[in-house]
Amino acid sequence: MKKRSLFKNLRQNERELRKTIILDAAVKLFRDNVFNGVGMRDIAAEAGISPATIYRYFPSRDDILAEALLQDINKIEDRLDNMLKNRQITAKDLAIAVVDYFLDNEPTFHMMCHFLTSGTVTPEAKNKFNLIQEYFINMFNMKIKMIAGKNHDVVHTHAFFASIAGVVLTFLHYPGLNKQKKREYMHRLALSIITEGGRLPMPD
Amino acid sequence: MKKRSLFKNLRQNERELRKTIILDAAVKLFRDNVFNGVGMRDIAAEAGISPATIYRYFPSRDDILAEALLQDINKIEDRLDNMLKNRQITAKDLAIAVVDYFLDNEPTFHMMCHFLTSGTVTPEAKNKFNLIQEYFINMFNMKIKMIAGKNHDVVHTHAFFASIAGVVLTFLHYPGLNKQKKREYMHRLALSIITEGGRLPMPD
DNA sequence: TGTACATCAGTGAACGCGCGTTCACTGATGTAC
DNA sequence: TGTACATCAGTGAACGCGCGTTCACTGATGTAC
Repeated sequence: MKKRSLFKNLRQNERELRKTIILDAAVKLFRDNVFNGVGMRDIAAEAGISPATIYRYFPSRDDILAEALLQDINKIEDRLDNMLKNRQITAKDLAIAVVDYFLDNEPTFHMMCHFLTSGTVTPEAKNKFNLIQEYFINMFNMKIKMIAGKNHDVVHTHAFFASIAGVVLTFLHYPGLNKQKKREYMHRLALSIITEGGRLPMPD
Repeated sequence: MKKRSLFKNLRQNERELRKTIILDAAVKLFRDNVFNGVGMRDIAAEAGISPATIYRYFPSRDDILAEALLQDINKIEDRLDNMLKNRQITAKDLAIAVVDYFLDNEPTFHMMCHFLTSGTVTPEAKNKFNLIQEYFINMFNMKIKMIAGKNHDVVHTHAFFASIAGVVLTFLHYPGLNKQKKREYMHRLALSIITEGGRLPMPD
């Protein structure tokens, strides 16, 4: 009885490991290519297996995307943790860090947009993404609370994140600016938003 | 000589009219369906012609998308003009109007995202979109200047628009809220951003 | 007034390709008795 | 120690379908002489 379950566990562990190998291959490809251009055959080749094998571990391509996104979010979390641990940081630093993360990991940003605008995502993958989004917002909110205090309202975390995402969305491919200029301009916009809002007259 | 050019003009006008018919059909379909689901065959059927005919008037599907987007922008412009003509409006009104426009015309928003995140758009269509984007920003900036004064910096128009786009992007499919709640929440976020920025402590 | 030619709208059918996914199958390993 | 069976990883090839786009062609209308 005991022995059997032990074997089962080992087998289960191996299974998880294999799943990880596939996911790592996918993550690597997503890091270096436009994510729309990465297909199941590419992932299979990178992992050294047949395309059909992937489906023994993942129900769909979208599911892999969601898992890859989750890994990215963990990376963001690490980055934020380091920032918070090592020094006193401000909301400005946070905003710039998020902008930079998206610029350094464009495919992550595109994947996020893919799920956010969805429409052609399987319901299962969509659910998975929703959980991931929730997890991310919670995580991000915690970090912000460490700066802004316990009373910080999650609404402002939403506003904070959404406006930064909008800046990246709008100016990622803005014509006439090179990469560096774009980055600087996005920083400027992000800072402008969080420090001054729209800076329009507010008679109301 | 004169006569010939007259004939040519007439023919040219007819050509423009036919082009309009196709575009109108496309716009109609984009209004009622997810834009990814609208194919050339659908547009052709709606316009009462063959798919091949479309290519006598438009070089590619993306080109039609871009033109459709331009029509939408004209509609936004009309809406804004009406608001500005009829009464004293504030930046808040403007923000809410933009959010509402996107929510009432989801496909427009998706098309915009399609071009903004692009990657698989033909260079010609991408150029066209860039011009359209520029046109839109200029137009929007003019309207904002009517509220905020001549000295208003275009940077703040960028920030204003980008943050609203981000709010819509992030919460368009947010789970657990019905359409009306989502709309209200986006209003709240948009207002929060333009009036308070991120409302985080700013020690710097 | 007629004839040869140019121009252009329009079309049905097919091309081409990408690509997610499934099928029918092999082979290795563990299990029951 | 052997045999029949179950379980599961893995696979090459094909399925299926969507869909943008092109081809080879017809037919109507205008033009030149």
